[in-house]
Amino acid sequence: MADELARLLWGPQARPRRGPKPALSLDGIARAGIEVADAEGLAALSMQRVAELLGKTKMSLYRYVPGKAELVALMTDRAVEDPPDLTGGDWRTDLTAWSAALFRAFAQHPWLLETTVGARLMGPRELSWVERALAALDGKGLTGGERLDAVVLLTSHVRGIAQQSRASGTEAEARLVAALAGVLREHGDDYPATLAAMTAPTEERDQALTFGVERILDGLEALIARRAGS
Amino acid sequence: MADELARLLWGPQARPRRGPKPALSLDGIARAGIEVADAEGLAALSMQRVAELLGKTKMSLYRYVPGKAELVALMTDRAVEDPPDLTGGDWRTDLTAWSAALFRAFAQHPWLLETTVGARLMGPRELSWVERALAALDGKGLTGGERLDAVVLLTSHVRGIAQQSRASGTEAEARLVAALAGVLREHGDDYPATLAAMTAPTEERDQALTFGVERILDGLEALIARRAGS
DNA sequence: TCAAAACTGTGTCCGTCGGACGCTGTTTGT
DNA sequence: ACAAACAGCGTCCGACGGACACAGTTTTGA
Repeated sequence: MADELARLLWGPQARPRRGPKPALSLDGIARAGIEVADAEGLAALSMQRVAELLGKTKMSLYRYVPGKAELVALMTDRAVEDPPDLTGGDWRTDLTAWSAALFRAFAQHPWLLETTVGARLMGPRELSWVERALAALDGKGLTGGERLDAVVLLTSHVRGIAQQSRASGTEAEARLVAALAGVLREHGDDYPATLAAMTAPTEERDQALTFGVERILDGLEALIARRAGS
Repeated sequence: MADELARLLWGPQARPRRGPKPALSLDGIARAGIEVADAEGLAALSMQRVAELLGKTKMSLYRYVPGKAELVALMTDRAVEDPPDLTGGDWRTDLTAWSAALFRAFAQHPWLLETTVGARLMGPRELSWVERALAALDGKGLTGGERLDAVVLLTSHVRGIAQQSRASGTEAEARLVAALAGVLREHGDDYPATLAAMTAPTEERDQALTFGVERILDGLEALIARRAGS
């Protein structure tokens, strides 16, 4: 099971030596899946849908991929672009750029928000993102666990903001805002702080990503300084 | 649609004046759903499953709830306990306690991680969590948008840690760790920082929640101090 | 008093989904 | 030449969310 997935994500794709030449390939299947998910969302992704995009029947896909979960894992690692280079040197600018790039990745393929959740076996590309972020924190006096925690913290924030800005601009969001406004109009007395925060001028928006990144980096910098000082 | 959900979550549950007395209730249905999701996970939650727990047929549920999505929304708001009181006074201790309580909520009902994702209409209880956190940030010189961003930031972190500690201890995690170890044994040279961070002594664990909360609060404190100083 | 209105519970049916299984045909090594 | 290994496909299954119509029940108003 997990072995199978590890082989698919990390192992070599050796062509079998006997039998008919495969008409499809893992790459092609993954690309087709990405195309469907990009265009119609992850909910619309089905074996049937992917297969007909490739001009094959649904069952033929199972010759390449054990199941849908593995296909999604494959799509996920293929869809992520390579992480930015981060040759800046300053860890703050590095991690800021890293966060922005990660946000862009989520914006380009919103369904990644659903597929990169929870404990899972990461593929080469996904792991390379973690690697870059961890590397930026090297030699700052943090323990291994702290470095991992810091990267998870940054990732969670970017995920959260990407999630929040996902429905942004859609008609579904408009209906939601209207419904929330109606609720607050009626029960606003029970939620004074919420009402106050929401009726404040919208001002920024899109600043949410920067705001969180700066707070996190400020917090990390304080810790690093404390470690260096003692 | 959204109106329907708003009425279910926020509106009064007036008994219709004519017709047979309903054998079920929104509360009972939600409780049954929570029971299923707690015991077998959200994936095992089906109308059929809930109905047979109540001794009714699946279609009878649709007399109370328009669809599965609304049932899940209802379950979500019913499953969350009330937020802690936070009469402490100090905003840092308040938000620390708030984060810990939120983490406990996710630990008690792990499926909340799946249902409280993305833009959605929150129910009374869920919104009261937001209210408490926003109230703790009142009068600190932050704008409304910044207060909202700060709460989202904290929430994202707690979510991330809860997600990560979800599979903790299961046999699935053991297989995953083994698979990752195998991958790093083979490709570790390409991921030196990851290898270094992971082979470091496990030391803490369970400290991840505290670590992130402290970093975030440190970052917020720095901003607040800056605002107060100028 | 009684029938219409409003409502609940249920059985049936449909389309979609992931996936198991077995058959047919093709390529390659011996 | 023949068997092993493999690709593609058709068929079937169970589970799911949900539409719809029908029967039974309670209340309201004429």
